[in-house]
Amino acid sequence: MSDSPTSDAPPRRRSDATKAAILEAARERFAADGYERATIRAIARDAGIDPSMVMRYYGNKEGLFAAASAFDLRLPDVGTLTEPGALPGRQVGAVLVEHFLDRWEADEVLTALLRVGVTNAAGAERMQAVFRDQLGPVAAALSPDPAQAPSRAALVASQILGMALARYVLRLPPAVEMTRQEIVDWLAPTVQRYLTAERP
Amino acid sequence: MSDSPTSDAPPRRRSDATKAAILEAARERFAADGYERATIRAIARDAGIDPSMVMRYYGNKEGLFAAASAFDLRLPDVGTLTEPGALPGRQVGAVLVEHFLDRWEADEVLTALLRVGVTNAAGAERMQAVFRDQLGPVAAALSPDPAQAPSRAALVASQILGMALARYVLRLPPAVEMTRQEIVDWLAPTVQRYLTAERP
DNA sequence: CACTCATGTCAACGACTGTAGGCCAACATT
DNA sequence: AATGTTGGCCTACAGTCGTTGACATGAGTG
Repeated sequence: MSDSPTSDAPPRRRSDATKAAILEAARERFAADGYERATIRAIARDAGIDPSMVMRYYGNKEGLFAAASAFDLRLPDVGTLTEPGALPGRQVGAVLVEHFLDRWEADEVLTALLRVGVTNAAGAERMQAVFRDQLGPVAAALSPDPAQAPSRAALVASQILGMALARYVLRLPPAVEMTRQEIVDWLAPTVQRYLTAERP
Repeated sequence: MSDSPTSDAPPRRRSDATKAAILEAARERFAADGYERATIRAIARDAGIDPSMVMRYYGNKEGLFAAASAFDLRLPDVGTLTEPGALPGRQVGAVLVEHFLDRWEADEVLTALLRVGVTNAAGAERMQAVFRDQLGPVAAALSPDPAQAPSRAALVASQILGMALARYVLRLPPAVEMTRQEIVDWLAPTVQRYLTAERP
Protein backbone atom coordinates (compact mmCIF):
# COMPACT_ATOMS: atom_id res chain seq x y z
CA MET A 1 0.00 0.00 0.00
CA SER A 2 1.40 3.36 -0.93
CA ASP A 3 -1.07 5.91 0.35
CA SER A 4 -4.20 5.26 2.33
CA PRO A 5 -5.38 8.46 4.02
CA THR A 6 -7.84 6.79 6.35
CA SER A 7 -8.50 3.07 6.06
CA ASP A 8 -8.67 1.36 2.68
CA ALA A 9 -10.09 4.16 0.59
CA PRO A 10 -9.18 3.64 -3.05
CA PRO A 11 -6.50 6.06 -4.24
CA ARG A 12 -7.65 9.02 -6.23
CA ARG A 13 -7.10 8.23 -9.86
CA ARG A 14 -6.75 10.66 -12.66
CA SER A 15 -9.68 8.94 -14.35
CA ASP A 16 -12.13 9.66 -11.55
CA ALA A 17 -13.19 12.90 -13.18
CA THR A 18 -13.83 11.12 -16.45
CA LYS A 19 -15.83 8.39 -14.77
CA ALA A 20 -17.93 10.98 -12.99
CA ALA A 21 -18.52 12.87 -16.22
CA ILE A 22 -19.64 9.66 -17.88
CA LEU A 23 -22.05 8.87 -15.05
CA GLU A 24 -23.53 12.35 -15.10
CA ALA A 25 -24.02 12.29 -18.85
CA ALA A 26 -25.47 8.79 -18.60
CA ARG A 27 -28.00 9.85 -15.99
CA GLU A 28 -29.12 12.77 -18.12
CA ARG A 29 -29.47 10.68 -21.23
CA PHE A 30 -31.22 7.78 -19.53
CA ALA A 31 -33.58 10.20 -17.83
CA ALA A 32 -34.35 12.07 -21.02
CA ASP A 33 -34.45 9.24 -23.54
CA GLY A 34 -34.91 5.91 -21.78
CA TYR A 35 -32.66 2.91 -22.18
CA GLU A 36 -32.73 2.21 -25.90
CA ARG A 37 -32.50 5.73 -27.23
CA ALA A 38 -29.73 6.70 -24.80
CA THR A 39 -26.80 5.54 -26.90
CA ILE A 40 -23.31 5.04 -25.60
CA ARG A 41 -22.05 7.28 -28.36
CA ALA A 42 -24.30 10.13 -27.31
CA ILE A 43 -23.37 9.73 -23.65
CA ALA A 44 -19.68 9.74 -24.54
CA ARG A 45 -20.15 12.85 -26.66
CA ASP A 46 -21.86 14.62 -23.75
CA ALA A 47 -19.02 13.61 -21.47
CA GLY A 48 -16.47 14.78 -24.00
CA ILE A 49 -14.68 11.46 -24.36
CA ASP A 50 -14.53 8.49 -26.67
CA PRO A 51 -17.23 5.79 -26.56
CA SER A 52 -14.65 3.11 -25.93
CA MET A 53 -13.88 4.68 -22.56
CA VAL A 54 -17.40 3.86 -21.45
CA MET A 55 -16.75 0.25 -22.28
CA ARG A 56 -13.45 0.26 -20.49
CA TYR A 57 -14.84 1.64 -17.26
CA TYR A 58 -18.28 0.05 -17.16
CA GLY A 59 -17.97 -3.10 -19.25
CA ASN A 60 -21.10 -2.69 -21.32
CA LYS A 61 -24.29 -0.70 -21.52
CA GLU A 62 -26.01 -2.64 -18.77
CA GLY A 63 -23.08 -2.09 -16.45
CA LEU A 64 -23.19 1.60 -17.20
CA PHE A 65 -26.86 1.77 -16.33
CA ALA A 66 -26.32 -0.18 -13.14
CA ALA A 67 -23.65 2.28 -12.07
CA ALA A 68 -25.63 5.33 -13.13
CA SER A 69 -28.81 4.25 -11.36
CA ALA A 70 -27.43 3.43 -7.94
CA PHE A 71 -29.85 5.20 -5.71
CA ASP A 72 -30.73 5.86 -2.11
CA LEU A 73 -34.17 7.28 -1.37
CA ARG A 74 -32.78 8.64 1.91
CA LEU A 75 -36.12 8.25 3.61
CA PRO A 76 -36.24 9.67 7.10
CA ASP A 77 -35.33 7.10 9.68
CA VAL A 78 -38.22 4.91 10.75
CA GLY A 79 -37.50 5.71 14.39
CA THR A 80 -37.70 9.42 13.64
CA LEU A 81 -41.11 8.91 12.08
CA THR A 82 -42.60 6.73 14.77
CA GLU A 83 -41.22 8.02 18.04
CA PRO A 84 -43.88 9.82 20.05
CA GLY A 85 -43.67 13.57 19.84
CA ALA A 86 -41.78 13.58 16.56
CA LEU A 87 -43.02 15.65 13.65
CA PRO A 88 -44.64 18.32 15.78
CA GLY A 89 -47.93 19.15 14.14
CA ARG A 90 -47.01 17.23 11.00
CA GLN A 91 -48.45 14.06 9.60
CA VAL A 92 -46.34 11.23 8.21
CA GLY A 93 -48.11 11.51 4.87
CA ALA A 94 -47.08 15.11 4.35
CA VAL A 95 -43.50 14.43 5.36
CA LEU A 96 -43.23 11.55 2.94
CA VAL A 97 -44.80 13.35 0.00
CA GLU A 98 -42.52 16.33 0.47
CA HIS A 99 -39.53 14.07 0.78
CA PHE A 100 -40.41 12.25 -2.44
CA LEU A 101 -40.86 15.53 -4.32
CA ASP A 102 -37.45 16.61 -3.02
CA ARG A 103 -35.77 13.43 -4.11
CA TRP A 104 -37.44 13.58 -7.48
CA GLU A 105 -36.36 17.12 -8.19
CA ALA A 106 -32.89 16.91 -6.67
CA ASP A 107 -31.36 14.99 -9.54
CA GLU A 108 -32.35 12.93 -12.53
CA VAL A 109 -31.74 9.46 -11.15
CA LEU A 110 -35.34 8.72 -10.25
CA THR A 111 -36.61 9.95 -13.58
CA ALA A 112 -34.01 7.79 -15.31
CA LEU A 113 -35.02 4.84 -13.18
CA LEU A 114 -38.67 5.31 -14.06
CA ARG A 115 -38.11 5.85 -17.78
CA VAL A 116 -35.80 2.86 -18.04
CA GLY A 117 -37.82 0.60 -15.76
CA VAL A 118 -40.79 0.80 -18.09
CA THR A 119 -39.01 -0.86 -21.01
CA ASN A 120 -35.99 -2.58 -19.47
CA ALA A 121 -36.06 -5.58 -17.17
CA ALA A 122 -32.99 -4.56 -15.18
CA GLY A 123 -34.46 -1.11 -14.64
CA ALA A 124 -37.75 -2.55 -13.46
CA GLU A 125 -35.96 -4.81 -10.99
CA ARG A 126 -34.01 -1.92 -9.59
CA MET A 127 -37.18 0.10 -9.20
CA GLN A 128 -38.74 -2.83 -7.39
CA ALA A 129 -35.75 -3.11 -5.11
CA VAL A 130 -35.73 0.59 -4.25
CA PHE A 131 -39.32 0.61 -3.14
CA ARG A 132 -39.25 -2.78 -1.48
CA ASP A 133 -36.07 -2.23 0.53
CA GLN A 134 -36.43 1.44 1.32
CA LEU A 135 -40.15 2.13 1.50
CA GLY A 136 -41.05 -1.31 2.83
CA PRO A 137 -39.58 -0.82 6.33
CA VAL A 138 -41.43 2.45 6.74
CA ALA A 139 -44.70 0.73 5.88
CA ALA A 140 -43.86 -2.12 8.23
CA ALA A 141 -43.31 0.31 11.09
CA LEU A 142 -46.50 2.25 10.50
CA SER A 143 -48.97 -0.41 9.41
CA PRO A 144 -51.46 -1.57 12.04
CA ASP A 145 -51.01 -5.13 10.77
CA PRO A 146 -47.45 -6.08 9.76
CA ALA A 147 -48.77 -8.60 7.25
CA GLN A 148 -50.30 -5.75 5.28
CA ALA A 149 -47.05 -3.82 5.05
CA PRO A 150 -46.10 -4.84 1.49
CA SER A 151 -49.54 -4.01 0.13
CA ARG A 152 -49.50 -0.65 1.88
CA ALA A 153 -46.04 0.12 0.54
CA ALA A 154 -47.24 -0.76 -2.96
CA LEU A 155 -50.24 1.54 -2.57
CA VAL A 156 -48.01 4.41 -1.53
CA ALA A 157 -45.65 3.61 -4.38
CA SER A 158 -48.55 3.65 -6.82
CA GLN A 159 -49.60 7.14 -5.80
CA ILE A 160 -46.08 8.54 -5.66
CA LEU A 161 -44.98 6.94 -8.92
CA GLY A 162 -48.20 7.99 -10.58
CA MET A 163 -47.72 11.63 -9.67
CA ALA A 164 -44.08 11.48 -10.78
CA LEU A 165 -45.16 9.89 -14.03
CA ALA A 166 -47.79 12.54 -14.69
CA ARG A 167 -45.65 15.49 -13.62
CA TYR A 168 -42.09 14.62 -14.63
CA VAL A 169 -42.40 12.09 -17.43
CA LEU A 170 -45.67 12.42 -19.31
CA ARG A 171 -45.86 16.09 -18.29
CA LEU A 172 -49.62 16.27 -18.22
CA PRO A 173 -50.13 20.05 -18.16
CA PRO A 174 -52.36 20.24 -15.07
CA ALA A 175 -49.93 18.05 -13.13
CA VAL A 176 -47.03 20.25 -14.17
CA GLU A 177 -48.82 23.46 -13.28
CA MET A 178 -49.92 22.44 -9.81
CA THR A 179 -47.81 24.01 -7.11
CA ARG A 180 -45.72 21.90 -4.84
CA GLN A 181 -47.97 22.82 -1.93
CA GLU A 182 -51.13 21.80 -3.76
CA ILE A 183 -49.63 18.41 -4.51
CA VAL A 184 -48.62 17.91 -0.90
CA ASP A 185 -52.04 18.97 0.34
CA TRP A 186 -53.85 16.56 -1.96
CA LEU A 187 -51.52 13.57 -1.76
CA ALA A 188 -50.59 13.65 1.91
CA PRO A 189 -53.95 12.40 3.19
CA THR A 190 -53.88 9.63 0.60
CA VAL A 191 -50.44 8.42 1.65
CA GLN A 192 -51.36 8.83 5.31
CA ARG A 193 -54.41 6.67 4.84
CA TYR A 194 -52.61 3.99 2.82
CA LEU A 195 -50.06 3.64 5.60
CA THR A 196 -52.07 3.97 8.77
CA ALA A 197 -55.80 3.46 8.18
CA GLU A 198 -57.24 0.40 9.86
CA ARG A 199 -59.40 -0.72 6.93
CA PRO A 200 -59.90 0.53 3.40
CA MET B 1 -69.71 4.21 -56.37
CA SER B 2 -70.04 0.49 -56.86
CA ASP B 3 -71.45 -0.87 -53.63
CA SER B 4 -72.35 1.10 -50.56
CA PRO B 5 -74.61 -0.95 -48.28
CA THR B 6 -75.66 1.93 -46.06
CA SER B 7 -74.12 5.35 -46.61
CA ASP B 8 -70.47 5.73 -47.53
CA ALA B 9 -68.96 2.76 -45.73
CA PRO B 10 -65.69 1.77 -47.39
CA PRO B 11 -65.95 -1.44 -49.40
CA ARG B 12 -64.63 -4.55 -47.72
CA ARG B 13 -61.18 -5.17 -49.09
CA ARG B 14 -59.32 -8.41 -49.07
CA SER B 15 -56.53 -6.67 -47.17
CA ASP B 16 -58.70 -5.82 -44.19
CA ALA B 17 -57.74 -9.05 -42.48
CA THR B 18 -54.08 -8.31 -43.00
CA LYS B 19 -54.40 -4.81 -41.67
CA ALA B 20 -56.18 -6.09 -38.60
CA ALA B 21 -53.52 -8.74 -38.02
CA ILE B 22 -50.84 -6.06 -38.26
CA LEU B 23 -52.63 -3.85 -35.76
CA GLU B 24 -53.11 -6.68 -33.32
CA ALA B 25 -49.48 -7.73 -33.53
CA ALA B 26 -48.40 -4.10 -33.21
CA ARG B 27 -50.46 -3.59 -30.07
CA GLU B 28 -48.94 -6.68 -28.50
CA ARG B 29 -45.41 -5.70 -29.35
CA PHE B 30 -45.77 -2.06 -28.34
CA ALA B 31 -47.36 -3.13 -25.05
CA ALA B 32 -44.67 -5.69 -24.31
CA ASP B 33 -41.57 -3.89 -25.56
CA GLY B 34 -42.22 -0.17 -25.88
CA TYR B 35 -41.67 1.89 -28.98
CA GLU B 36 -38.01 1.35 -29.79
CA ARG B 37 -37.77 -2.37 -29.12
CA ALA B 38 -40.99 -3.14 -30.95
CA THR B 39 -39.51 -3.50 -34.42
CA ILE B 40 -41.50 -3.46 -37.61
CA ARG B 41 -39.83 -6.70 -38.58
CA ALA B 42 -40.98 -8.44 -35.40
CA ILE B 43 -44.51 -7.10 -35.78
CA ALA B 44 -44.64 -8.30 -39.37
CA ARG B 45 -43.34 -11.71 -38.34
CA ASP B 46 -46.08 -11.99 -35.71
CA ALA B 47 -48.66 -11.01 -38.29
CA GLY B 48 -47.28 -13.51 -40.77
CA ILE B 49 -46.52 -11.03 -43.54
CA ASP B 50 -43.65 -9.09 -45.01
CA PRO B 51 -42.37 -5.95 -43.27
CA SER B 52 -42.94 -3.91 -46.39
CA MET B 53 -46.68 -4.43 -46.03
CA VAL B 54 -46.59 -2.50 -42.79
CA MET B 55 -45.02 0.40 -44.65
CA ARG B 56 -47.55 0.19 -47.45
CA TYR B 57 -50.56 0.29 -45.18
CA TYR B 58 -49.35 2.61 -42.42
CA GLY B 59 -46.64 4.71 -44.05
CA ASN B 60 -44.03 4.44 -41.33
CA LYS B 61 -43.55 3.33 -37.77
CA GLU B 62 -45.13 6.44 -36.31
CA GLY B 63 -48.20 5.96 -38.47
CA LEU B 64 -48.44 2.37 -37.33
CA PHE B 65 -48.32 3.40 -33.70
CA ALA B 66 -50.91 6.09 -34.26
CA ALA B 67 -53.26 3.54 -35.80
CA ALA B 68 -52.55 0.90 -33.17
CA SER B 69 -53.08 3.22 -30.24
CA ALA B 70 -56.41 4.75 -31.16
CA PHE B 71 -58.31 4.43 -27.95
CA ASP B 72 -61.59 5.20 -26.27
CA LEU B 73 -61.72 4.99 -22.48
CA ARG B 74 -65.49 4.44 -22.75
CA LEU B 75 -66.07 6.19 -19.47
CA PRO B 76 -69.66 6.05 -18.28
CA ASP B 77 -71.63 9.01 -19.49
CA VAL B 78 -71.30 12.07 -17.31
CA GLY B 79 -75.07 12.32 -17.06
CA THR B 80 -75.27 8.76 -15.81
CA LEU B 81 -72.80 9.58 -13.09
CA THR B 82 -74.33 12.81 -11.91
CA GLU B 83 -78.06 12.35 -12.20
CA PRO B 84 -79.67 12.03 -8.77
CA GLY B 85 -80.47 8.48 -7.80
CA ALA B 86 -77.94 6.96 -10.16
CA LEU B 87 -75.42 4.45 -8.86
CA PRO B 88 -77.67 3.10 -6.12
CA GLY B 89 -75.49 2.63 -3.10
CA ARG B 90 -72.32 3.09 -5.15
CA GLN B 91 -69.83 5.89 -5.07
CA VAL B 92 -68.41 7.48 -8.20
CA GLY B 93 -64.91 6.60 -7.06
CA ALA B 94 -65.60 2.88 -6.95
CA VAL B 95 -67.34 2.92 -10.32
CA LEU B 96 -64.42 4.72 -11.92
CA VAL B 97 -61.72 2.53 -10.41
CA GLU B 98 -63.54 -0.61 -11.50
CA HIS B 99 -64.03 0.80 -14.95
CA PHE B 100 -60.35 1.64 -15.29
CA LEU B 101 -59.32 -1.83 -14.17
CA ASP B 102 -61.70 -3.27 -16.75
CA ARG B 103 -60.32 -1.12 -19.53
CA TRP B 104 -56.78 -1.93 -18.54
CA GLU B 105 -57.31 -5.66 -18.55
CA ALA B 106 -59.60 -5.84 -21.57
CA ASP B 107 -56.86 -5.39 -24.14
CA GLU B 108 -53.29 -4.23 -24.39
CA VAL B 109 -53.85 -0.77 -25.82
CA LEU B 110 -53.54 1.11 -22.53
CA THR B 111 -50.42 -0.78 -21.56
CA ALA B 112 -48.94 -0.02 -24.96
CA LEU B 113 -49.90 3.62 -24.58
CA LEU B 114 -48.24 3.81 -21.18
CA ARG B 115 -45.07 1.99 -22.19
CA VAL B 116 -44.66 4.04 -25.33
CA GLY B 117 -45.69 7.35 -23.77
CA VAL B 118 -42.80 7.16 -21.37
CA THR B 119 -40.12 7.30 -24.06
CA ASN B 120 -41.91 8.61 -27.13
CA ALA B 121 -43.24 12.10 -27.60
CA ALA B 122 -46.16 11.04 -29.79
CA GLY B 123 -47.17 8.45 -27.24
CA ALA B 124 -47.03 10.98 -24.43
CA GLU B 125 -49.21 13.37 -26.38
CA ARG B 126 -51.77 10.69 -27.03
CA MET B 127 -51.82 9.76 -23.37
CA GLN B 128 -52.34 13.44 -22.52
CA ALA B 129 -55.18 13.67 -24.99
CA VAL B 130 -56.93 10.57 -23.69
CA PHE B 131 -57.02 11.81 -20.13
CA ARG B 132 -57.72 15.42 -21.01
CA ASP B 133 -60.57 14.76 -23.43
CA GLN B 134 -62.14 11.75 -21.77
CA LEU B 135 -61.50 12.11 -18.05
CA GLY B 136 -61.62 15.91 -18.08
CA PRO B 137 -65.38 16.20 -18.68
CA VAL B 138 -66.11 13.81 -15.83
CA ALA B 139 -64.01 15.92 -13.49
CA ALA B 140 -65.69 19.06 -14.76
CA ALA B 141 -69.11 17.63 -13.99
CA LEU B 142 -68.22 16.46 -10.51
CA SER B 143 -65.89 19.18 -9.27
CA PRO B 144 -67.37 21.69 -6.84
CA ASP B 145 -65.41 24.43 -8.61
CA PRO B 146 -65.18 24.08 -12.42
CA ALA B 147 -61.84 25.90 -12.43
CA GLN B 148 -60.32 23.04 -10.45
CA ALA B 149 -61.47 20.38 -12.89
CA PRO B 150 -58.14 19.95 -14.74
CA SER B 151 -56.20 19.60 -11.51
CA ARG B 152 -58.66 17.09 -10.17
CA ALA B 153 -58.54 15.09 -13.38
CA ALA B 154 -54.75 15.07 -13.17
CA LEU B 155 -54.89 13.84 -9.58
CA VAL B 156 -57.20 11.00 -10.55
CA ALA B 157 -54.95 10.22 -13.51
CA SER B 158 -51.92 10.14 -11.24
CA GLN B 159 -53.48 7.52 -8.96
CA ILE B 160 -54.90 5.42 -11.77
CA LEU B 161 -51.75 5.56 -13.89
CA GLY B 162 -49.62 4.88 -10.85
CA MET B 163 -51.50 1.73 -9.98
CA ALA B 164 -51.40 0.59 -13.61
CA LEU B 165 -47.68 1.27 -13.70
CA ALA B 166 -47.04 -0.69 -10.52
CA ARG B 167 -49.36 -3.59 -11.38
CA TYR B 168 -49.16 -4.03 -15.15
CA VAL B 169 -45.82 -2.52 -16.17
CA LEU B 170 -43.29 -2.61 -13.35
CA ARG B 171 -45.09 -5.58 -11.83
CA LEU B 172 -44.21 -4.78 -8.25
CA PRO B 173 -45.09 -8.07 -6.56
CA PRO B 174 -47.41 -6.69 -3.86
CA ALA B 175 -49.31 -4.69 -6.48
CA VAL B 176 -49.67 -7.77 -8.65
CA GLU B 177 -50.83 -9.95 -5.80
CA MET B 178 -53.51 -7.62 -4.50
CA THR B 179 -57.00 -8.72 -5.49
CA ARG B 180 -59.12 -6.60 -7.68
CA GLN B 181 -61.48 -5.95 -4.79
CA GLU B 182 -58.67 -4.80 -2.51
CA ILE B 183 -57.51 -2.32 -5.11
CA VAL B 184 -61.01 -0.98 -5.57
CA ASP B 185 -61.53 -0.68 -1.82
CA TRP B 186 -58.31 1.24 -1.33
CA LEU B 187 -58.34 3.48 -4.41
CA ALA B 188 -62.04 4.31 -4.60
CA PRO B 189 -62.01 6.73 -1.62
CA THR B 190 -58.93 8.42 -3.05
CA VAL B 191 -60.51 8.98 -6.44
CA GLN B 192 -63.77 10.00 -4.82
CA ARG B 193 -61.96 12.60 -2.74
CA TYR B 194 -59.89 13.94 -5.64
CA LEU B 195 -63.07 14.51 -7.63
CA THR B 196 -65.56 15.73 -5.09
CA ALA B 197 -63.90 16.94 -1.86
CA GLU B 198 -64.32 20.64 -1.21
CA ARG B 199 -60.72 21.23 -0.10
CA PRO B 200 -57.64 19.10 0.09
C1' DC C 1 -59.64 -13.53 -73.50
C1' DA C 2 -56.76 -9.29 -72.18
C1' DC C 3 -56.18 -5.71 -68.97
C1' DT C 4 -55.93 -3.49 -64.48
C1' DC C 5 -55.10 -3.03 -60.03
C1' DA C 6 -54.71 -4.69 -55.37
C1' DT C 7 -51.90 -7.79 -52.68
C1' DG C 8 -47.84 -9.79 -51.53
C1' DT C 9 -42.57 -11.30 -51.72
C1' DC C 10 -37.65 -10.42 -52.18
C1' DA C 11 -33.41 -8.15 -52.03
C1' DA C 12 -31.06 -4.30 -50.94
C1' DC C 13 -29.56 0.36 -49.16
C1' DG C 14 -27.81 3.50 -45.84
C1' DA C 15 -27.71 4.64 -41.17
C1' DC C 16 -26.90 3.50 -36.62
C1' DT C 17 -25.89 0.41 -32.81
C1' DG C 18 -22.90 -2.11 -29.10
C1' DT C 19 -18.58 -3.73 -28.85
C1' DA C 20 -13.44 -5.16 -29.66
C1' DG C 21 -8.65 -4.33 -30.34
C1' DG C 22 -4.68 -1.86 -31.62
C1' DC C 23 -2.06 2.24 -31.16
C1' DC C 24 -0.18 6.47 -28.89
C1' DA C 25 0.97 9.93 -25.27
C1' DA C 26 1.42 11.17 -20.46
C1' DC C 27 2.56 9.84 -16.12
C1' DA C 28 4.77 7.24 -12.09
C1' DT C 29 8.31 4.40 -10.44
C1' DT C 30 12.65 2.73 -10.34
C1' DA D 1 16.81 7.64 -18.35
C1' DA D 2 14.32 3.36 -18.83
C1' DT D 3 10.27 1.01 -17.94
C1' DG D 4 5.64 -0.35 -16.92
C1' DT D 5 1.08 1.51 -16.28
C1' DT D 6 -2.76 4.42 -16.99
C1' DG D 7 -5.85 7.26 -19.81
C1' DG D 8 -7.34 8.15 -24.18
C1' DC D 9 -8.41 8.04 -29.35
C1' DC D 10 -9.23 5.80 -33.77
C1' DT D 11 -10.78 2.28 -36.77
C1' DA D 12 -13.37 -1.50 -37.69
C1' DC D 13 -16.70 -5.35 -37.39
C1' DA D 14 -20.98 -7.67 -37.27
C1' DG D 15 -25.58 -7.05 -36.60
C1' DT D 16 -30.10 -4.68 -36.75
C1' DC D 17 -33.00 -1.06 -37.89
C1' DG D 18 -36.52 1.65 -40.91
C1' DT D 19 -37.41 2.15 -45.43
C1' DT D 20 -37.49 1.61 -50.59
C1' DG D 21 -38.34 -0.18 -55.09
C1' DA D 22 -38.53 -3.87 -58.40
C1' DC D 23 -40.91 -7.86 -59.32
C1' DA D 24 -44.46 -11.82 -59.01
C1' DT D 25 -49.24 -13.32 -58.47
C1' DG D 26 -53.90 -13.36 -57.96
C1' DA D 27 -58.72 -11.61 -58.45
C1' DG D 28 -62.05 -8.83 -60.81
C1' DT D 29 -63.78 -6.54 -64.91
C1' DG D 30 -64.33 -5.14 -69.85
